[in-house]
Amino acid sequence: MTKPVARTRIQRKNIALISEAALSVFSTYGFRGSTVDQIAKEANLSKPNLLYYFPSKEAIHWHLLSTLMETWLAPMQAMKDDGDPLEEILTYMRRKLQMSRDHPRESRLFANEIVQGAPRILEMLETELKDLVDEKAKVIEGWMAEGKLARSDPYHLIFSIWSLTQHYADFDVQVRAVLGPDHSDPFPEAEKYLTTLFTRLLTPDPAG
Amino acid sequence: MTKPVARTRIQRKNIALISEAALSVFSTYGFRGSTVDQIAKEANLSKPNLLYYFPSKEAIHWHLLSTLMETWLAPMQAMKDDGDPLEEILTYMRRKLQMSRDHPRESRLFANEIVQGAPRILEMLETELKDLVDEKAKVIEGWMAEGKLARSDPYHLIFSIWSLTQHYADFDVQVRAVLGPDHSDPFPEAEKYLTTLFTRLLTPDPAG
DNA sequence: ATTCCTTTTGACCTTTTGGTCAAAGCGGAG
DNA sequence: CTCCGCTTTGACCAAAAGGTCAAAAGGAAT
Repeated sequence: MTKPVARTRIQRKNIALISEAALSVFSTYGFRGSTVDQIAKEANLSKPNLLYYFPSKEAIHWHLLSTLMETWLAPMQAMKDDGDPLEEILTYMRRKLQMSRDHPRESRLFANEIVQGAPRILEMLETELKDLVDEKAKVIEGWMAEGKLARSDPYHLIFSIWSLTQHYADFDVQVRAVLGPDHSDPFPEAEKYLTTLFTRLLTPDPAG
Repeated sequence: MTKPVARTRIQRKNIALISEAALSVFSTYGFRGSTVDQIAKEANLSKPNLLYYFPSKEAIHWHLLSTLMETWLAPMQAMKDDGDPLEEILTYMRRKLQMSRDHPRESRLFANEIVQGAPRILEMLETELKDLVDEKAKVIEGWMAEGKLARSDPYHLIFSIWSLTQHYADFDVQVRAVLGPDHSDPFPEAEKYLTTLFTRLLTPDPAG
């Protein structure tokens, strides 16, 4: 559980190395499926050396989850209640999709944790995440009440943005298997498709 | 890799018991995170007894994945190219959502496997799954060409149905954490939301 | 160059894990 | 009731895994 506070240059370097290696390993094998030896090897450190910086495997995992939660929530926090509602939501969606492309390991780290019941971050989901979603759902509800967006359930709207964008990181191997080996990068098409989807869903009926 | 062919009544009973237990355990902890002891305990069998029916942990996992793949693909196979296009797609979506509600462990079993790179079923994805999706994508493309559905990328349309429906099984704990403890069953709302979403996405523009 | 603190490591310990095996228990066909 | 093949299990094994420790190596300020 202890987050080491980096003091020296060497500490900063090695904690960064370990975090990087642990992100790769945990995101690929999940917590229980990953081993300290594996992480140490990936970081080019000996196991006791790694355990000099973090007291346990659990501590490394916790360090990653809590550090990366901020990054993960940033795009939603950036959603402002002024500005064009549809554009705000499309921008949020595009940022999340960008994160799936640029940070797939982070996405899979959380996916592994949540699929397995989120034993280590349930509390964070029930507080930090819930509070933020509650806040943004209210904003979206306001937009719908003003007729600036077509009506639909704001919570499920947010779930759908998560689900659709993270799918391209978490299920990347399936997406690529289905599209076939000759297919180009799926992300540009995905962005186009999702833009269409949310535009059609949210554009208010001019008649109503 | 061996699939035991059940001969006696006792074999049928115990293989069913083991499959049931293994589904629970593997879907919660992933392959590497699950132990044979855990599965045996869950099935109320001794470990050697369990290994009398399956030669290895890998074999149990493979048995589940290959058995359940059929179940998993059935709703997509049921999509017929006659009948109303929008209704066909909505029905497919609803069946998938139903499976997320009624068979969340199966969904998580596949989610675990795919998030972790699908090492054991990649080939199935590249053949069985890809062929089926190619076929259905053609059907959807036909509908769009005839003007019976608004245009959008048929492959990503299928991905979005998977992603949106499976989200309610795979990320169930997150959905419930965000909605809060007093919230009722999220599935009815989800069905309503997803019906709206796909209807707005796919209903052809009467002007065009 | 000496000192003192930080960093690194080889050797080791305990527990967990996947899997084996020989022997005991059981059940139904004759 | 008595086989004989099917089923079950306690005891065991080797490898892997998380973690410890004392001692060696390194580095920077004096």
